[in-house]
Amino acid sequence: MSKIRVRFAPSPTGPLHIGGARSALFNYLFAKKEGGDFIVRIEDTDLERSNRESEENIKDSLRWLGMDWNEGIDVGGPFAPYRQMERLDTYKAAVEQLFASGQAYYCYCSEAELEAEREASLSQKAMPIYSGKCRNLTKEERSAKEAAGIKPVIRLRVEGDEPIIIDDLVRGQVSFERAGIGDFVIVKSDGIPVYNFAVVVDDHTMNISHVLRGEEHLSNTPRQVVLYQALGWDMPQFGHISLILGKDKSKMSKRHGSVSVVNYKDQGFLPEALVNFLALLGWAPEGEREMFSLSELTKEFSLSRVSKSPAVFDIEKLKWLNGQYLHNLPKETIAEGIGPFVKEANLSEEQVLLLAETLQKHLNTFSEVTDYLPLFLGTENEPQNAEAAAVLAENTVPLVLKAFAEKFAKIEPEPENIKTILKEIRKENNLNGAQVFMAVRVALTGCQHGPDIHNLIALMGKENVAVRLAQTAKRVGQ
RNA sequence: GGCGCGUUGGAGAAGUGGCUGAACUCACCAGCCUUUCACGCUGGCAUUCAGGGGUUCGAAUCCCCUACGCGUCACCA
Repeated sequence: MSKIRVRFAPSPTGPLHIGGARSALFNYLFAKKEGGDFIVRIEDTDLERSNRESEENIKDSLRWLGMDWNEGIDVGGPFAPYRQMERLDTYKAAVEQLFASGQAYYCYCSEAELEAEREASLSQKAMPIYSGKCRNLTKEERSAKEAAGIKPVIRLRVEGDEPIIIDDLVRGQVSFERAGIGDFVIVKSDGIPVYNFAVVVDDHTMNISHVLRGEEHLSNTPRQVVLYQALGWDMPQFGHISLILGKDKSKMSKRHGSVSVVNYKDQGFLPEALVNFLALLGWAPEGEREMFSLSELTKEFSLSRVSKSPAVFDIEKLKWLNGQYLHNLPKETIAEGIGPFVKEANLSEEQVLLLAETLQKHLNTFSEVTDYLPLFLGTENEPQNAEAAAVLAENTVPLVLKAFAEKFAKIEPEPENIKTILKEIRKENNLNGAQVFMAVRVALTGCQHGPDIHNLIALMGKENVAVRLAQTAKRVGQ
């Protein structure tokens, strides 16, 4: 059996989408698992929408996620070039072959004509299929059209009525009626091949063995099968991965929020977590474990455990997963990660480090750090709710706060020192932990829940603590 | 509308004829740990697999019908 060769073939019409990243990942994992090659090819035949920035973004995103490719753009390879617009000659050869065997023909129909035909069949509740009007034009008719300056498209002659059966790796046997396809366009009037044609030629000439892609391509597949048959080529194996859905169960798109990989990067997600999460979208590991590094996934992955039903993108789960990875990072790395989000606050390096340590177990993403900033920046400390207000109403509170203010004035505001004075207050007044800690916590932050209070106080600094204490004193009417 | 695919708890999702009297995870609730908070740990959480029929000794798992959801029908990929 020949070598496994798979490819990820995005069109550079925007930043790498979550769905694209998942397709790329499954291809990557399959290739690595089977000892095959992973190829990245760019499908840029849509001149209107393709652009280089998108291509750069796609490459960056793939690399950020940790997927490298054996062949393709940037790295080159034996089947270069890997950009469709640079492979026009290859398509031309295939078109010639199709003309030679009488399976392709020029079509001069105008868009308006086609549109009218389409509407007519639609109104009769039939499938819009090209009529085949230009199938048998004579030489004279053709030269007349050419003389009139009409640029033709090239269509494939699709005849017969045997059903088209696809043995899909994930969906099993799927069959389509040949009559439902019609003579479709393979080369546009500007001479550029259409997607369905270019993929077939590329996949064949690049020896692609397995085509793993999103389910939205399933209904394209019969056209490609017909093309393989017309060209007399062996087909790769197809596998259509179910779609990724948003919360409302429709295909994930912009209106579901962030859809491109860079968005997640910018929000402070870790590539390890995103890869792990993406792998779980439509694929399930064998055991109960669900945290896997990319290289572990490479060993665990198997096409037989890819599911047919669509996967819903659950952002909460992603956050949780990201948190799992985040919690295990050294505090220096966390400090680096939260850096961009605390820039405004002008914290010193030590403060950022202390903040990182303090929030480590609280953060699910780096960007969440901003939620915690008001706890020690600014002076907002009004009790958050009735329960918090009730804490301040305890009769031991004035005593605790007074003692705290006095002792705090005499120390350097460092976590260890703060720990010491709080312990002293507890002992000297014979109070329990909650009485001291809750009083101080609510008095200073207005919240009953939150990160380690010693660190928080240290981050506030002397002046801020004094202000907050005074505000609370005023509020409770002392 | 045609064609195609899917439908398991509040959410994600295992499970393709008996070991599932439906894993695991998120969320939620209870308890433990913790001098506070959090992390962590333990337990609880679908008499049931969209609905209806059928096949079978036995069905979430196979077949049929209905409903619903989604995808796709371009000189876009």
